[in-house]
Amino acid sequence: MNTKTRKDQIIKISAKLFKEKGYSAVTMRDIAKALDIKAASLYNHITSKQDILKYVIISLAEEFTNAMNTIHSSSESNIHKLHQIIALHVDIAHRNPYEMASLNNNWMHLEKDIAYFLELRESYENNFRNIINKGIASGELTNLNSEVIVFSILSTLRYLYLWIPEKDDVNPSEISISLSHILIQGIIINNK
Amino acid sequence: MNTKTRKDQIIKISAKLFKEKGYSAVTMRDIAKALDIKAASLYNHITSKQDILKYVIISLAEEFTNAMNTIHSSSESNIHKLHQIIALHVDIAHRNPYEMASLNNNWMHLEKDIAYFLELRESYENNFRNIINKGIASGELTNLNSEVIVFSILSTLRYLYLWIPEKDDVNPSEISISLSHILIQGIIINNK
DNA sequence: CAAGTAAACTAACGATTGTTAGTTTTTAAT
DNA sequence: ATTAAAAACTAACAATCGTTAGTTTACTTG
Repeated sequence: MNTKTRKDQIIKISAKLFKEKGYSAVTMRDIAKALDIKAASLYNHITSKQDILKYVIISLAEEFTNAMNTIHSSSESNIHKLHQIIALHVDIAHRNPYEMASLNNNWMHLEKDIAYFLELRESYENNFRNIINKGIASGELTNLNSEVIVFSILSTLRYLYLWIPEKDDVNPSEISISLSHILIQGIIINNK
Repeated sequence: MNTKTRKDQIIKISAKLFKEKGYSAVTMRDIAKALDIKAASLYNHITSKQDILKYVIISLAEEFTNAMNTIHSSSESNIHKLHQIIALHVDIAHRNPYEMASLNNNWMHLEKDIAYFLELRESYENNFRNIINKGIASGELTNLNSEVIVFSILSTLRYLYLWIPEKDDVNPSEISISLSHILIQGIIINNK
């Protein structure tokens, strides 16, 4: 079984270029040149530029939404679920730094598939919001503005890809532990 | 004194379009149509598309860097400086949500001015890193991975613009207080 | 009212865009 | 060795891009 088809290579190198310059600024000739072929040859493997973006984004979005569903429906504490969500983001960002860029910044160019993407994102956010609200209600979390909590944590998690790949010596689970401490317990010294 | 010149209008509407679709996907004809004029007429006020992006980004970047210099060189505690930085970001994001998008996502298209922009950003980040490190050294902050702290907080602050404008009834100083609590003291209930 | 300037317009340019058609080369199976 | 399929190629297309040139309209100042 060959897991590295030409199509996979095209999607991978495209994601990298999309991260550097954005979807619209990357031309089919740019993608072809990165693979040392001509632009027209790309069409033996993919049907359009849009098609490439769809492959880059949708599979990642589905992975997030599915994992979040599993975490959300478990019987663990809400704090434990938060730890799991943080570990999920660290893991995915570490494995897919280029694809994360398109997920965050290029989804508006999905056109035909944009509605499905937004469904996935909304489902994900609703589950996250629900965990925070239940954590507050149960007394696990402080009673602060929950919308602010949701987007504060989500911003950090979504943009992990911007600095995680820069340090490739780094251990994902180490980052995950530091990040959990910072996001949940805070950074201030607690004198007793 | 007229503070709303045609050039200002072009820059403002361009920033809004850049946020929605990204710099490369916005055409001069898009910008012109949003102002109900023809594309060629834009060139009576600006010299190029690049020129518009420069005006959108550089003035904001300078505002951040200057404010950070003032905060960094004050004699307040490092915790207090953190509060000031958070308030700074909330204020700027609330007043310039569209421009913030280009600052974060379109700076790579600056070309001629990119080196200057990166200088400003590096200066800003170094001052921020310095405040965190001194806070740890002085015992104000917990001795966690300081790089993780820096980018965790910066991610939240940089992407404030993504959700702040959606709730226009909101009070910036309220957000600032909630956010300070979340980013510095954490979200967990502290039993004694 | 006259004159000058600011700001709009029409028309078009050369370059680049995503994509298609048709052809040749490479690879793999019998 | 033959053959069929996969994957590359050349050439070109219609559309759109940022921008320029030259002209007309609208406003302001005397």
